[in-house]
Amino acid sequence: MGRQPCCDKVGVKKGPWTAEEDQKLVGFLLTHGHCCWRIVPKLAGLLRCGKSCRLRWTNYLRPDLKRGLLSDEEERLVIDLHAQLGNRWSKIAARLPGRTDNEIKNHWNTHIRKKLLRMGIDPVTHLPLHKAPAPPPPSVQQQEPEQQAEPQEPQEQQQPQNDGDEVLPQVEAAAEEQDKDVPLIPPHEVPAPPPAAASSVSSASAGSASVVSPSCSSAASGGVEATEWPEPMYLFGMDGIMDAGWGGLFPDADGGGMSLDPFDQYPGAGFDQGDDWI
DNA sequence: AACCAAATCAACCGCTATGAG
DNA sequence: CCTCATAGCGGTTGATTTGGT
Repeated sequence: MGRQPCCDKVGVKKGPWTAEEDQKLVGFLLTHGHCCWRIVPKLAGLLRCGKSCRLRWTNYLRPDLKRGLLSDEEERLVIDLHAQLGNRWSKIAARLPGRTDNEIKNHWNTHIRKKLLRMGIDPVTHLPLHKAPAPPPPSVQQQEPEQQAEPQEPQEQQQPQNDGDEVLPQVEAAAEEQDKDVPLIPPHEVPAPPPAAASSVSSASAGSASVVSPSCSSAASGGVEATEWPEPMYLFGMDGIMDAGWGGLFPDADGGGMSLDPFDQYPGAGFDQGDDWI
């Protein structure tokens, strides 16, 4: 027998999410967290596949997401990181708090790539275009970004031209050290959010300061500052939800972001574990 | 005002890695 | 060790928006 598909394709809705669906998903995740995405839509009353829910959450609904265009500094950082890591968007996103891999990928393809081309820089190799046509190094047949980022010659060729002016030294240093598997900036070392931001958020979320993503395992969300709730959140009026338990239920005790899965901690919260759990 | 093309971005698809049984 | 379920990742698609003629 083949494996069970991630979602039964029949009766599964696709396409853009509606505000109502967003509300259901956010409401569910904020009160219960997620155990396995596969069952989230069922429990949340959504006709979506779990994968779709996860994507919607990580790319759009997560409370710690920044919205809007990348700042110049973020852009430079992306360019710099891309020079080192290649198309490993999730790794890049992990170093830009509040940004998603999808967002960065899109921004790269629509803005940065063109900008680099206009500047005469090959967005793939990060070399000047007039140099780029040079034959690839014989040892490397497939010039995969992966390979470019290999420890052998991590930065030498990229740095000089990709942005001679500002190279964000601290990021450089961090990147150099943690080239391999990029745990990079541990959550607790992520630059602390300005207090004002935190307080504004907490006021927006009914006075709870611990607005963190329930999907604590998410790479891009580790202990990241809560910036703004995406519009849908405002629309929903999350106050009730926050009051209901998110803020107080999962205290960010060690300051390092969530350390406990809500499901582990409150297995029975809100619904009968025995019934619906598959 | 209407049409068309380009740009943008949310969402989907398919593959891989990882962990549990 | 093998099989399977799940999560996560990167590439791609398609709907929508914007700008130009």
